[in-house]
Amino acid sequence: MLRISKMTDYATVLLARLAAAPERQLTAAQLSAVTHLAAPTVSKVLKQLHRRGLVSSTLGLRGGYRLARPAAQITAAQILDALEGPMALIECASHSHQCSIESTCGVGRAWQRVNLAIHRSLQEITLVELAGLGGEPVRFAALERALRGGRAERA
Amino acid sequence: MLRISKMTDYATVLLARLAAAPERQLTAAQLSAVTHLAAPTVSKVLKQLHRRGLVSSTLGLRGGYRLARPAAQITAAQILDALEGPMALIECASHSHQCSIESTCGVGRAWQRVNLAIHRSLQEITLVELAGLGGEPVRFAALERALRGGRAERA
DNA sequence: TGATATAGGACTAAACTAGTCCTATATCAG
DNA sequence: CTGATATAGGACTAGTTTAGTCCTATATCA
Repeated sequence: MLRISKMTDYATVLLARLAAAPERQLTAAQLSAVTHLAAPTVSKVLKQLHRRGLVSSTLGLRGGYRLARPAAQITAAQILDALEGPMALIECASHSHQCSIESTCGVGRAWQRVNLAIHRSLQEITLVELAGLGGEPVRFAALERALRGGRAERA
Repeated sequence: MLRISKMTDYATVLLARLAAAPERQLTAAQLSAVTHLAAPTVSKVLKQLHRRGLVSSTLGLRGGYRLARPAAQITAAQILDALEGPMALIECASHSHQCSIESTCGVGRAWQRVNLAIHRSLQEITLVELAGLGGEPVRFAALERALRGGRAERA
């Protein structure tokens, strides 16, 4: 179904909340209350986001989470990678070990190109757009540029 | 991981084989032998492809499968949809019933746009390109046009 | 010292995927 | 008419993945 996991979806929601109040530090409990997501789940996602460097945290009393950098510098691709590991449409694309029918199929390479194109476009979409903070709902132009400017593929 | 299932991958391989010999009718057993995929699995995938109208079949002795239409008229999006149902990055995007935090998250709409953009680009990639029959390995231009020309989103 | 908060990891239940197998039906050769 | 070949459809199982919870350790501050 070419889908992202719920955890990644939750991550986006939580990051959007943090992006909406960059000056504040929010606890997992506060984020849980605001988003109506279960507290343990919120904690789990935030811990993962911290591990991958998308949020910074403060321990102890008056602790909490905030974005590790401005929302404009956090991309959809980074969020996906943080929660689900490097993106790969098919297995051949993730491991470089050859698949059993590689010589006959020749399809893997094509899917890899598609994969690369999608990944590039996701790199151009920032948390600002995902959170709806950018004025326009989503700058579709970002998607266009990512692919129109993808010159590396032509080499 | 934003991945497609193995079944979809197999489907592409099988369709590529059929596309390489459009005049012939191949049996599931023949396709299994050529692709080195397990026979029951090949049958399963072909049946699904038949159900979704991507291949036509002949029953009985001297039966077999062939493409239901020219490879140029079969798109990556159609293959994905046939094997995995309508593409949806997140649940909100597939069902229109509101999610519990819709009012607060606002993220769903953004992901839907991304989803739509990807789907559009996949509609522009045909089996000809996936099968490597088009001269150039993959016409990356198709991906570009799909997004550059996606005017419906701006309305 | 105790309350609050994150860090890390173990654990379970549910859902999904991949793969196999069985039965029914259609076609054609002899 | 009969038997061999092939697809059609669906049931079934094993394995993996995902979602979600819980427990323990550690850091911070009143």
